[in-house]
Amino acid sequence: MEQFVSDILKNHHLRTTACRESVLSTFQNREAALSHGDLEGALKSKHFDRVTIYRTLRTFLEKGIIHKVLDDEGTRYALCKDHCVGDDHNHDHVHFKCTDCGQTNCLDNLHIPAVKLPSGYQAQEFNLLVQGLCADCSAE
Amino acid sequence: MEQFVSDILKNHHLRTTACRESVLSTFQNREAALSHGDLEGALKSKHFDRVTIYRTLRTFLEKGIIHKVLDDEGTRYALCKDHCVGDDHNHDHVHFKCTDCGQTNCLDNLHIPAVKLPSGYQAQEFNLLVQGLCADCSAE
DNA sequence: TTATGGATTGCAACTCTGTTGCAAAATAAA
DNA sequence: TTTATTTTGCAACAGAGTTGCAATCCATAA
Repeated sequence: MEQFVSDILKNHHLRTTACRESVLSTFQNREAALSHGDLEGALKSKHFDRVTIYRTLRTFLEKGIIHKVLDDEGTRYALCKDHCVGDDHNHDHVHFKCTDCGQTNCLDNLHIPAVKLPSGYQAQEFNLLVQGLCADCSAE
Repeated sequence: MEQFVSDILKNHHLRTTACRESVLSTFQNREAALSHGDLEGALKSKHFDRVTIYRTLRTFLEKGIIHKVLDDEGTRYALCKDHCVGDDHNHDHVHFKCTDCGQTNCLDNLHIPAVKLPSGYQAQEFNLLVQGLCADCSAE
C-alpha cells in the first residue's frame, strides 16, 4: 500500500515526502470526498503545517491526482480515477451528497446524460451534484 | 419595478427595508448569479454594512427567494423562478459558467435527464454545473 | 397620526479558509 | 558525500462568513 502511494508520486514526478504520502493514503483509505479540514483532523498526530497540506492539495490538483468536488458548502477533493490521469482528463463528475450523514461520494459508474445547450454554447466540463439520502441513511 | 420588489418581500412576510429592496432589484436587473462581493460592489454607494448584506442573503435563501449556485470557486446566488416559490421548490438547477468571462447563468429551460442511482439511494435535489464558453465568448 | 413591540441594522470583534514570502530543511541525482 | 532544487514551517496577511448587542426602523393597532 505504501509502495503504491510512492509509485503514484513518482509517476507524477513528485518527490516523496511524509506529508504527500500521508495525504495520499488518507484519500485511499476513505471513500468519501475530503476537505482540508478533514485532512488536518485525520493527520493531526503527524503535525504537518496547515500551509503544507494546502500546498499538497494544490500540487495534487495540478498534477491531476485529485479533483475538486463541487459542493454548496466548502471545498472538498477526491481521488481521480485511473482513466483520468494526465492530460486525458475525465471531465464528467457525478457526486452524491447525503443530507443526513454529510458524506459526499463519487458515483464513477454513472454517466451524465447529454444536455442540449442553447446555440453558441460550448461545453467543456460537466459536474452533477445529487443530494439526498445515501443507502445507509435511507435504510433506517 | 420597485413596486414589484416590495410585493415579493410582502409575499414572503418580510419587512421592506432599503437593503432588501436594493439587493432584490440588483438580482432582477442582472441576469447572472451574484456573489456577496458582487452585491457589495454594486451597492457600495448605498453604504450598507457587509453584515447586513450577508444577513439579507441568508434571509432570502431561507424564504426561497434565491438559491445557491454551484461553483468551484466562491459562493453565488441567483433568483428562484416563480414556480419555485414557497414549499413547492424546484430542486432541479442547471447553471452554465463561462470559463472566459466568468459569468454564471441559470439555464431554466433545460431539464436534467434522469440518472439512475445505485439501489438504496434517494435523490432529493439535482444541481448540474456546465462549464465552457458562453455564446458571446465563443463567437470571438 | 402616533405609540409601541418586534424585527432589522450597524458596529466591533471574532473564526475559518486560503495565500504569500522567505529562510531552513529535506530530497534526488551526480 | 556533495550539491542543486524542491519542499517545508513559520509568520503574517487577505478574504469570507458569523455572532452579540445596543440603537434604529418598520408595521400594526389604538
